Formats: sequence, structure tokens, C-alpha cells
Amino acid sequence: DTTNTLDALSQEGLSEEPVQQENEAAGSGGGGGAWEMVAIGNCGGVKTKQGGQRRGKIIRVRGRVGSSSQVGGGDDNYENESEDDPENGGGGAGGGVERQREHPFIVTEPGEVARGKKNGLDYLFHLYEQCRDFLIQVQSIAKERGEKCPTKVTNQVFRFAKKAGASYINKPKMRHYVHCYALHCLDEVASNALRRAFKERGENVGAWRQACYKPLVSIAAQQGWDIDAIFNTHPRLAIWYVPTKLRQLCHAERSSAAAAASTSVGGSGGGHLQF
Amino acid sequence: DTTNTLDALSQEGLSEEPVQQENEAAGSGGGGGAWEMVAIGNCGGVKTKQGGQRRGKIIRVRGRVGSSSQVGGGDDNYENESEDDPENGGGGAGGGVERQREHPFIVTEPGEVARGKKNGLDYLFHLYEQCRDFLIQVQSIAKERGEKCPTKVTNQVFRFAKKAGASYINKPKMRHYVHCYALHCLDEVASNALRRAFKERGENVGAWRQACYKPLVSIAAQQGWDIDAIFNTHPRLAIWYVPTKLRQLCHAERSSAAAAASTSVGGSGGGHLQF
DNA sequence: AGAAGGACCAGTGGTCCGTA
DNA sequence: AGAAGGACCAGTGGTCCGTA
Repeated sequence: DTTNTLDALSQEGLSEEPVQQENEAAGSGGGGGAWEMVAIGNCGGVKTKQGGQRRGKIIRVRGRVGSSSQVGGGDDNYENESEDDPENGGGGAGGGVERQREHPFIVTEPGEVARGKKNGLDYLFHLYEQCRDFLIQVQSIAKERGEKCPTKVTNQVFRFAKKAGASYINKPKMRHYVHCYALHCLDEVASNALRRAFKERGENVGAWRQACYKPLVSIAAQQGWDIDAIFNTHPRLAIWYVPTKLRQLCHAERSSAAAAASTSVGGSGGGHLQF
Repeated sequence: DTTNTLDALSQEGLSEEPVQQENEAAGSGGGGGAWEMVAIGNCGGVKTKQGGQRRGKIIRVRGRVGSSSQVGGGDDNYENESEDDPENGGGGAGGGVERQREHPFIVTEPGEVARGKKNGLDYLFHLYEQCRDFLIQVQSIAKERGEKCPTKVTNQVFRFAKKAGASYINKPKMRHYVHCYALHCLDEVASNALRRAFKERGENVGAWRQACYKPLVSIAAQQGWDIDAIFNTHPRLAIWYVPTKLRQLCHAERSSAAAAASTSVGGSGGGHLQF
């Protein structure tokens, strides 16, 4: 119900309308081309009309592999929603598939709405909550059917999200920013402070993203370096795989911390990690 | 240490010696061609000498795919133990790879040692414990290295077991009998009774295996049909994936139980599962 | 006929790199 | 240059079926 609030919000002022809306409308109650939106956090309410002309630039979807799959279609895993995109997939020279990238993220303060063709970090984090909702739906369907029930956001969940119309959710993106979301979950104060600092300095998203690692490693240090336990213990984080790089950073830091400790105590204690 | 006890036991009287011994000897302390064995349960001690001539029938390992992988070898995941099988893999017309199947299982009572070229069910269950040991080793290596840590017996664990010399452990076999082991874990009394009954009737392993499903479904029925919870709650069972067929049986039974309940209450209540 | 297990295969986790 | 995400790929869970 309130699921589409934030992403809608983030699209504020968007003239090139992403394909997602097509199904999104159905998902949010079916306004038929107009969305109702509310604000989150401490910023005021926003409404946006998105009427007649949807979609902007038309770009053809690439295909590196050539002939395979996709055409048969139909009886897939969770075939809810209507038989979407009848014009898609076929071999005809017809319509031409339209798709568009999401606006890039910029570093925003908590509660701040990104202006221009940008998305803010509240929106980013909201995508993680949406994924959680999709996971919960997948889980309840699986339980209903007596099938294996995923505990994490798996490929299956991403596929489900896409079928449900959330075409703006994809695996590479979500995986890319997981640790940023983790910091947001584990220490919102620190996360907010980091956002403000990086916004003020005019840093780009990549720099902010990189900077999110360090405070997480510090948190891990306090908790015995068990980053898996930290994730799995947190109700909203437990459904995300620990990112490889975060795991590696924690391991490296633990090792060098241990080496330092052993040197400071008994000289060349640990062996091969000395200097 | 005592890990190799049972499987050694089960090979009692075995003249065609499986390849596994090669590494197994190293694992169990390296007697150089002779094993020391002890009995388990309530049967007496057994010792078996396995001297000079190992391996019996020589069978060539199949290869359906033809040219691929395997030759390069070396830097794999957990390369402990020595560089095993130097004669294996190469393209030469030389030695000829020897391998042998495990003896088939027969239905034995608890504590009973299978005679002849057979293995007993205590041995079968012992293999599950061995897999658990291997998993624990894989886990501690992974933790040491700061890598992802498996919670289940995965392909990685089977690979590790093989490298550690337990060539008699393989995925299809372990998966095939998981539910039998589950019954053994969850209700040893019932499991033992079933074994005695099927032995007495002279049933084969397949029949016994099939019969293991029913009591498990009954257990699930008592526990709200949540077979996953039942597995995950049990310390030794939690590391095994719930077998598909067991899951399906539980689901089917739950459905028909629900249907029956609803008919007995309010006539044709449930809808499309009536009769 | 009954059983053990190599090999296969669809779909996974992970992320690179062609794209805009 | 910075970023979004389609597509790829090695290794997974699952089990079939050629084997003995």
C-alpha cells in the first residue's frame, strides 16, 4: 500500500517515465496513469501527476547471446499479474522494446528529496525495504505451496519483483549498495552523519559508498569480527547476503589487529604477519 | 580419531578393497596397510587385517563428456593432504584407474554388523555423522580465512570429504537416505522398531527406505506440518536439506487433512479438494 | 530386480563490462 | 568520469540413468 510512496517520490519531476509504471499502477491500486504520493521523514507532502505521455527515450534492449530461451514464456515460477508485455519477446519487427535506466543516485541528507534527474538515498534504502516485502510475499506463496522457502533475497525474489512490476529493482544494484543499507540499519545516526558530511563536501555516490565500509568494520570489531552474526541478528539485514568486500575488509582488519596485538605483547608472537 | 571405526567395521571380510583406504590410512593414523577397529553398540569387538593386496576388481572410470577440466588440477579450494593420485587424470595409456562401488546396504537391526559384501544401517547413519564432521572442518577453515561459511552439507563439503579420502561419501547416496537418517535422529525408538520389523520380514533396503517416510509425516503432523522447522531445530539434522519428496508428502498430507477437517465440520468447505 | 554414484542440468550467487 | 544493469560464468542443488 504505502510501498510505492518513496520510489514514486523519487521520480518527482521525471518526464521520461520508466516502464515500471505500467504494472506499478496496478500494484498501487490502479489509478490509471496518476499516482498518489506521500512524503516520508521530515519533508512535506508531494503530489505528482503522471498523465498521458509515458516513457521518454526509446532504447532497444541488447542481446549478446542471440537465439535462446525467452520466447516460449508462460508457465514460470510465480505467474501472477496478467500476461504482461504481449508485444515483447516476439520475433517481429514491430513495436521495439522500450526501457530506461533509473536516474543515478546522489548523496542526499535524510529526508531530502533529490531534484532533477536524480534519486536520493532515502529512495535507495526504500528499495531494500521493497525487496523485503517481495521476499515476504515469495515466502508466503512458497509456504502455501509447501515448497522450499527462501530466507534471503534470491534470484527468485528479484524475478518476482520484476514480474510484479518493480522493474527498477535489480540484483547488481541491490548488491552494490547492501553495505550502505547495512550501516543505515545498524547505526542510523552514524549513517546520517556520513550522508550529511559527504553531501556537504559535494562527494559523489561512489565516494559515499566507499566510505560506508569503514564504520561497518568498526562495528564488526566491537562485536568480535563476526559480520555474518551481525547481519543475521538484525531483522531487516538478515535477508541480505554479506557483501564479499565487506567480509574481506573485516577479515583483513581482524588479522592486522591480531598481529598488532601480538607484537605489542610478546614481540614477534604471531609469526608470518609481522613487519 | 574414532571416525573411521564404523565404516571400517562395515568392511569386515571385504576382499575387494576400496580405493578409499589409500587416504583413509593417513587419516586414521597411518598404520600402513592395517586398520585397528572397535565395535559400536552392543556387539563385540572386531579386528580385521587388511594387508598386502588391496583393491579387487579393476574398473575403468567412465567419462561421458570427453575433453574438459580436471587435467590442470592443483590450486583448488581446500588443498590439504598430499597431491593425491599422481597417476590419475593424465592422458597416458598407463595404469588404468581403479575404483569400486561400496557394498549395497541391507536392513540391519541396531548394532548388527552386516555380513558378506553388504553394509548395515548403523554404517549408513555413521556416514551422516562423518559428513557432519567434514562440514565442521570446512566451517572452521572458512571462518579462519574469513570466507563464507556453509551451514549445510554442500557440494563443497562433499568435495572436501573426497579430498580427505572419504571417497565412499557422495552426494546422491547421502541425499537418497536423508529422511531415513532424519527418522533415526527424531525418533530412534520408532526407527529401530522399523528396522527390526523390516529385517524380520526380509524386506530390501528400498522398501525400508520407503517406509521411513510415513512416521516422519506423522511427526510433522504433530508439529504443525513444518518439516523445515523440524529439521532446523534438531542439531544434527539442521545441516541437511529437507528432501523434496518428504516435503511434498508433508504438504499433501496437510492438505488432505485440512480438507477432511473442513468437510467434517461444514460440508464442502474447502473448495476444490473435496471428493 | 535392486542399488550405488558419475554425470548432467536448470537455475544460483556473484559481478564484470558493454552501455549511456 | 561516474553510474545503472544486462548478461555472463563458475560452481550449486538436485537427481537421472547408464552401470554393475
